[in-house]
Formats: sequence, C-alpha cells, structure tokens
Amino acid sequence: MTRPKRRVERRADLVEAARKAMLEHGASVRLNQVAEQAGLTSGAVLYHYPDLQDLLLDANRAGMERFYDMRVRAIEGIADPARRLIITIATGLPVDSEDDDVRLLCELGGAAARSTVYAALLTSLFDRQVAMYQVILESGSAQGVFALSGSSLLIARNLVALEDAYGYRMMARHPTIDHAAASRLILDYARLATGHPLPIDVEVG
Amino acid sequence: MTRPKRRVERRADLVEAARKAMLEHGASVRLNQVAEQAGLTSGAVLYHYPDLQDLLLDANRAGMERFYDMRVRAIEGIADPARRLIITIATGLPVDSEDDDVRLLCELGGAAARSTVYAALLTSLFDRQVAMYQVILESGSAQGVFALSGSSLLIARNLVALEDAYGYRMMARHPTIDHAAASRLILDYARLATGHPLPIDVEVG
DNA sequence: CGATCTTCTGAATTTGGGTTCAACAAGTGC
DNA sequence: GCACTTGTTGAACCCAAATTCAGAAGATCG
Repeated sequence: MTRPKRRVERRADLVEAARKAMLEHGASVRLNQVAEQAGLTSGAVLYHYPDLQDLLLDANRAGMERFYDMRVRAIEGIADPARRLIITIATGLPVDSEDDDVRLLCELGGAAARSTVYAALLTSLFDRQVAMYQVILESGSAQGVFALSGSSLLIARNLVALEDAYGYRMMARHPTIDHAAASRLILDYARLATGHPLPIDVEVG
Repeated sequence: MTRPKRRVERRADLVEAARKAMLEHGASVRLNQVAEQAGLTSGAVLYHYPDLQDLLLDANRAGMERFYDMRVRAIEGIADPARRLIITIATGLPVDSEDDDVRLLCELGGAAARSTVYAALLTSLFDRQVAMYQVILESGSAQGVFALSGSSLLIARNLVALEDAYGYRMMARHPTIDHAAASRLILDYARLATGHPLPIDVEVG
C-alpha cells in the first residue's frame, strides 16, 4: 500500500493537510482532524511530526510564503510603477470573504499576541511586504512619476497596514467593504501619498 | 462560604474571569480554565452559564464596549477638532504590547472569519469607530479647520483601518513600531487627509 | 529471494475535559 | 429557628483526543 515517498515529500503532504484542517477548524485543530484531512491515522502523522505544534508552524509558514510569492509573481514583468502599485494593492486583499490564504493569516493574528514564534513570523511578513512597496515607490519616484508625500518607508507601512485591516474586515464579511471598495479606499490614500492619479481602469489580468 | 451575591453580579464576575482566561489561553479557552480563573469549579460556572459560548460571547462584548467607551470618554469635553482627532488616534492604539483590551480584540479577529456572531460584533465596532471619526472630521470641516481630501466616510474608514493594523503589529511586538511610531504613521495620513498640521506636541492629559 | 528499513495501522492505554448530580453550606423569609 | 432557595462542591461518569507500540505491508538492496 505504501508508495515509495520520500520523507520530505510526505512531510510536505502533511503540511498541506494541516493547512486545510486549520482553515476548517481554526488555530486549535486536533491531531485527528489533520490526520483525517491527510487520509491517515493520527499515528502516521505523529511518525513524521512527533509534535503537532511543529507541523502547524510549518503549515503557517508555508501559507505565508505562498501568499507572498503570489504577490511577487503578480507584478514581475510589469515595468510601469503606477500599474505595479495598483496590482500590488489588489493582490494584498483577499479575493473574497472565502480566501483561504488570507483566512489563515487572520487566524494567526490572534495567536501572535500569545506566541513569540507566530509574532516573529507575522512581523517578518509585514516587513517584507513593506519592502516590496518601498521598491515600487522608490522606483516610481526616481522615474519622476510619483511625487512622494513622505518617506517611502512611511507610505509603504501605511499601505500594508491598510491592506491588512481591510483584509480582516472582508473576512468578517463587512456588508459594504468588498474587494472593490477596499481597493478604492487604499488607492485613495495611495493617490494622496504619490501624487499620481493611479487610474483604476487598468486591467489587472 | 457563599456570600450573598446576586445572580447578576456573579455573572459579571464570571464575565471578567472569562475575559482574563481568554487573554491567557486564546479564543479556545477551556471551561476549566475559566473556572480556575474565577476561583470556582466547572460546575459552578455551568450553573450560571449552561453554555460556555454564551459566557465567552458576553465577555467579548464587554471587552468591546469597554474599549469603545474609553475612547468616547477620552475626548468628551474637548472642543478643538484637531485635538480631538489627535487624541482619538492615540486611544485607538494599544498603550503597549501588553494592552489587554486590544489583545482581546486581536484574538477575536481570527475567530470572526469562522464565526458569524463574532464577525457581526467586530463589524459593528468598526462602523461605530468610523462614525466617531466622521463626527470629528465633519465638525472640523464645518469649522473650517480641516480641508478634507475626500468624503469623511472614506477618511474615517482609513483611519480606523490604520489603527487596527498597527494594533496588531504592536501586539506582535514589531521591533520598530511602538505606540509613538504608530501614532506618527497614522497622523501622517491624517495630515494629508485633513490639510491640518495636527501638532503632535499637544498633551493628551 | 531473503534481510532489513521505512511507513503506517489498529488496538490498548492514558489523559483531559465536559456533564451530571446528590449533598451541603449559606443566606432569606416567615 | 424552621422551611425554602440559591450557589457551590466533589465525585462519578462519559467521551473524545493524545499517546504508545507491536506488528503488518511495502520498498530496497544485497
């Protein structure tokens, strides 16, 4: 029955199963729920991950990387700083209130206040996203298309902060804040901060 | 042993105990942990709250009201819109990374993605805070001290969003974002949005 | 094809928490 | 100071989940 899977691949499978299980049951997933999601018994999970916490940590780390990579990939190959900025804002928000990647990140927000490890993970994600925006802002500024209202660090932090917060609102199903509304709110700040009209009709495709 | 406490007072005690227990153990607190915090047995807790979820809900609701009331009280009696705005921004952030009220709200953020009830609570808190800012913005605009860059709803939403997000960052102990830094970041947006210098040296008293 | 390693199961065991309830202690009314 | 109500305990019980482990089922290699 057992296929010749490598240790590493098997652990990757479990990480994915743990991610799905967490989406369904929250941060306090049971070992059995992870096992069921993986189609295994709890013993098998324990064989690869003697401590469930380690598995959950890996799963969250993976989810974070996934979210970040998706954003980086969405703007690679695009030269115009204004388009890059608009697209980056769009990919920083959940696509809808069911967005799995963002759901996982929200779940983590609460845990971070109690867990040093998760706090460090989220802090690092925040800073990387800030750096991503800084690159866009600085390049736009250098090309003369952006007239920044303050330091790129300041503006980038506020942009990431706005994304985060509206992500939470969307996940909590705010009746009037959907992806389009949140985009408009953040873009409005981006216009003030860059002095660029940032036309919204640019297709994200 | 039993003191002549009224039903209502006793329930209030339990709500407070549940709040503390949640701060320590997260949204998935055990009945026993609440009981221990209250200095009672699980049976006694069940006597007053047959369903633990009801107790947790009450505790979270109480925490929210507490946070909101504190903010309202902080600006009552202050006439100058600029000062009101500055103080409101200051009270929207946790005082430090140990702030209990904000910690509870962060904890809720994750739960809201899965629980309709908590989602509704947080949404209503968000909207009330937005309304609070709108009143300040509109009155400042009417008095001619603010030159708003957009609708008061838009600006107010962004202000609350920034508060929320930096609250999360502070709770996760971001190394360079403390209360002062977060205030500066939000005030920078507030200046762009109101056209007012919003001097930071005004004492919050 | 036989020896051995890896992976996983199934059953047994332990742990931990929730639920129930008889009993009791402490107030309350009369 | 007797009868009743309220609040609470502690023990019994139940269930779900974690943990452990002997051994089966493949895979791997000689």
